[in-house]
Amino acid sequence: MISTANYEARRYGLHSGMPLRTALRKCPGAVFLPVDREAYEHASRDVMEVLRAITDALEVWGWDEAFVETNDQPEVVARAIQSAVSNKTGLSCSVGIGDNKLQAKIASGFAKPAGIYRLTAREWPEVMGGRRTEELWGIGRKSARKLSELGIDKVSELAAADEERLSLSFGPRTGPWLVALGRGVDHSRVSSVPRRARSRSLELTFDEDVEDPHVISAEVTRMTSRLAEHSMSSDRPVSSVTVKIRFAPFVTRTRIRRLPEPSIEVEAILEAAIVALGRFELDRPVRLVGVKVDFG
DNA sequence: TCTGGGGTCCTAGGACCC
DNA sequence: TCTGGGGTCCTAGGACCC
Repeated sequence: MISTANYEARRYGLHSGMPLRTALRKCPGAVFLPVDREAYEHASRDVMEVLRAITDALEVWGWDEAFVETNDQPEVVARAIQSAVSNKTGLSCSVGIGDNKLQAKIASGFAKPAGIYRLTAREWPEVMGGRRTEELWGIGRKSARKLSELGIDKVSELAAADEERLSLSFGPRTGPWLVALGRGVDHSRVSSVPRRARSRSLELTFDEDVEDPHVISAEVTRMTSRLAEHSMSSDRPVSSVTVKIRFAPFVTRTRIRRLPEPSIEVEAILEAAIVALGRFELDRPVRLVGVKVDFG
């Protein structure tokens, strides 16, 4: 599948998540490049270093995004960021400006490619009010559809929605959070403290569906061993192991096994994985296996 | 559109305990 | 035993993001 596509390719309707076959059909002239993880990590490090040097607080958000906090004129800082990044790495970037991370994140989408866009509380109602809820960061297709069934299609309608009513449909935390999204409210702070991963996982889609349970258990063992190695070398005790199986018609199931106590020992982690795997009925063709460890 | 891989957070139900 | 109410832990799944 496509991980990402440049703007030229996007003009042909190509986008991330699209099967390569479909992409080739839509754009036979497209150039397909393999993923070059090391190159991206290297470039990412360079960019983050530049940002760290010229801003007060930096929160890295994946390979190619970061939040920064500043007390200076935001547009001035934004231009400084763009030229510094360009000088040091030759890469361009877009900068979104907001009173909070939610606004800035959405603004950065409007700033693409390579621009600067400001979206604060003042601009919010006019810029966002008439847009579909799906354009908010955190609302995807499913939630947009569910909201639509409640008569909420636009951001302005979500902003005016009743929290209690949404809580009945979405749950006690998600309901109020959705209304806040509609209003452009986000109280989370930009944090320079690197986040410790809560889990780590590996998964593999087989080239062909697998019927032999031995192949599956061998794969689970291999993945779990690798994850256990990481647990040991990073000294992060594992509290539970989740085994994931996707059967041929894309039906995905998970089984989780908590360890008696958090452990970095390969044997204990493997045993949990084997117990979890044992709770599956492997009587159908399997397309994918995955293993996830949660850290205690 | 026949659907990768790696993460995060939330929800809901059942078990168990007082 | 046809039963209250509250809390915690565990499990399974869903939605979303890059």
